[in-house]
Amino acid sequence: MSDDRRLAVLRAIVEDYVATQEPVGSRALVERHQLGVSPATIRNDMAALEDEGLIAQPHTSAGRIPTDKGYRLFVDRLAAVKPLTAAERRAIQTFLEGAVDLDDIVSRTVRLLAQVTRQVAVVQYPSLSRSTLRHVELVGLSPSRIMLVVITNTGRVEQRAVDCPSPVDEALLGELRARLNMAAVGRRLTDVADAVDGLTDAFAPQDRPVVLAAVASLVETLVEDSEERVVLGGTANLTRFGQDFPETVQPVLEALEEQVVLMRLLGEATGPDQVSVRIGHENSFEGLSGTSVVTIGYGSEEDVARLGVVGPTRMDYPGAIGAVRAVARYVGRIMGES
Amino acid sequence: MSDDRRLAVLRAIVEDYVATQEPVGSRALVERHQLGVSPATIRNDMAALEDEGLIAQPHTSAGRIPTDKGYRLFVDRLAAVKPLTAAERRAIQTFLEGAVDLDDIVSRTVRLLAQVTRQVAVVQYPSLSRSTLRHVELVGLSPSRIMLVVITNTGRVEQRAVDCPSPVDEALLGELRARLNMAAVGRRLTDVADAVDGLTDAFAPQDRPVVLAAVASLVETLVEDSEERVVLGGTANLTRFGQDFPETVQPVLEALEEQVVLMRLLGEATGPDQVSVRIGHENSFEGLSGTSVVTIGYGSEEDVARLGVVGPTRMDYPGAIGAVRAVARYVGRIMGES
DNA sequence: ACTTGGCACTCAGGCCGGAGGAGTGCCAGA
DNA sequence: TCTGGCACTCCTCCGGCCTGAGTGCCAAGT
Repeated sequence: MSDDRRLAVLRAIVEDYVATQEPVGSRALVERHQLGVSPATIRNDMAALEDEGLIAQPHTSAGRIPTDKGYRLFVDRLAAVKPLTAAERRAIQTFLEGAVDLDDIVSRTVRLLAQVTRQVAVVQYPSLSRSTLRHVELVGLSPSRIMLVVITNTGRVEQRAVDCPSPVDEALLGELRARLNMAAVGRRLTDVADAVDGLTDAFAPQDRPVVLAAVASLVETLVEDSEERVVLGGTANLTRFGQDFPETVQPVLEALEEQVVLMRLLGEATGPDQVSVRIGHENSFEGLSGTSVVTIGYGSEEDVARLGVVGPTRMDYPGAIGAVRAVARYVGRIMGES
Repeated sequence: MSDDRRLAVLRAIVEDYVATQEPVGSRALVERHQLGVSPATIRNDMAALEDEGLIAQPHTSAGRIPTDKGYRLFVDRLAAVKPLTAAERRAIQTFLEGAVDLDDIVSRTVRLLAQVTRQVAVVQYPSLSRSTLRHVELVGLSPSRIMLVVITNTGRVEQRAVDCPSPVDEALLGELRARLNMAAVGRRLTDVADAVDGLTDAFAPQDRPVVLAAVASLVETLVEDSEERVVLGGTANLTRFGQDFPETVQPVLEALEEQVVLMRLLGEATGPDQVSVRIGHENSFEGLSGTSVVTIGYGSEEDVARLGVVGPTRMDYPGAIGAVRAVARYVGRIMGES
């Protein structure tokens, strides 16, 4: 029995099922694909595929649908990436070029991805590991509370409020600001911690707790905030899931509202430029067992963040992979420029 | 015929329908409320209410459901605001107090509102009209592109990229930064435009286009960004809408993804501390004809932004109004402190 | 050793038709 | 003005029937 044909049958089943959302039978298969054999032959192949756990039937006398394992095989060995049309490329490019700042780039990207793939899109803010510190600003909010603002050379801005152990007057604030900037400006973010390390010694003993608090907060901001934010869009596309309702959509919406879950979805990274596809139960997160996640790293060199789409396991993988890859490339380029 | 009783009947209908999501009949009404009359009497009242367009029946021989007009009358004249429980108040307070910066306050608020009301929550960033300018920072991104960062005394940060008509070197950037800060720091944001008006004259003629671009962008940022951002949460609650699916949820999700629509939803403001309720078709936006929006202004004095919830017209208005009001009060207090 | 047509079998889904029940409107009497 | 009674409407549920798609298997053909 030809192994090639069995795989061709699997591919055909996946394609048809994705297109129609309905279980596909042997008759329909031979009609819509040039397989050159009769339905009966296909049935034998299907039985074999079912034995291997690649397809399943919802009930006797129904057609077959792919299992997670079937999709996995399809993605790994059968799917050719579907390149975008010229029109789509142009749309992406012009749409992204209009962005005015980082927030804008990210929010445009997420809308773009959602629109092109007609799925839920997820974009992570790029990490700041390779950028350098441009300026640190301190703002007194109340006697014992200050706001710390960090500006990087890439134009990224992070802010954080700091509770001080004792009141802070304007003079101390000014000195602290000056010394912090002197010590840290121009450094790479990862090096700032070392650069400001001995800074406390320059201050009067009674001021040191405040200085320590501020410095600690600064370091924390740089380290911890660097990977935190994730933006989400296109949730309306979830409604295309089909007839089965709250059971499917509710847990997905809930999961997507949890930053932690989103981070995990994106987090399990492979190399940049390497599309990662996690299918159904591979997602480890209960409630997303009916959804697949297609992600890729973007950005220049080590400054890598991730973006991707989330959709039902019955998604158009070649299309999604192509779109995700293309968008990542363009976004990387735009970010490199700005 | 007692007008009072007719209104009591309307109130009972609204309450029962909201609780059960099912058309309510005369028999059920007298059983669940102490109306002191027989079902037949109620039927007469119902007929009258129907004539006035306050209730309707989905089909003959079904119970009645309130119309938009019925809900309107209910919230205007029949609903007592439902205060939160002590536990809820405490939860709100402790949850909000943990916030570290503005972004954090807003995102916590949106989650809080969504959780308490079990609806979709919407929170607008506070406007910056009354705050003063703390610092302006300029960062060169590329030869002819600079990033403008504005920091206010309230710790708010806005950023924007500016395309310059000609290349900008570090020296010019430094001078511009110094002069901008000298002229504008400490001013109220609304006054900054005047303060930096004549600034161009101090520069060499060939630099003036750049200066103009930067100044214009600064002014624009302050004016325009001040009301732009809206954050959204709790969309998973949409799935509780019930059986009728894509027809209801899809357009709502789509509408909520449009910043413009969100702004309009919040925008049609009344005074602060004044809860505004828009019911069904009052929303003017097609696709939200089955949803109601409950909003309120929050924040101190004129520095007002809005927050609220979006849900089906059959929502618990007293509860939603109470929750929205309470959250607004706490958030206003927290923001006042920080 | 595959492939193919034929055939019996299974089963979800659509289509009645009737029974049940909730709810209404109206009327006559208190 | 309220109330009980009564006839009527119409949605909803349920069971049975039929149809059609799809399968599995077998025996025959290449």
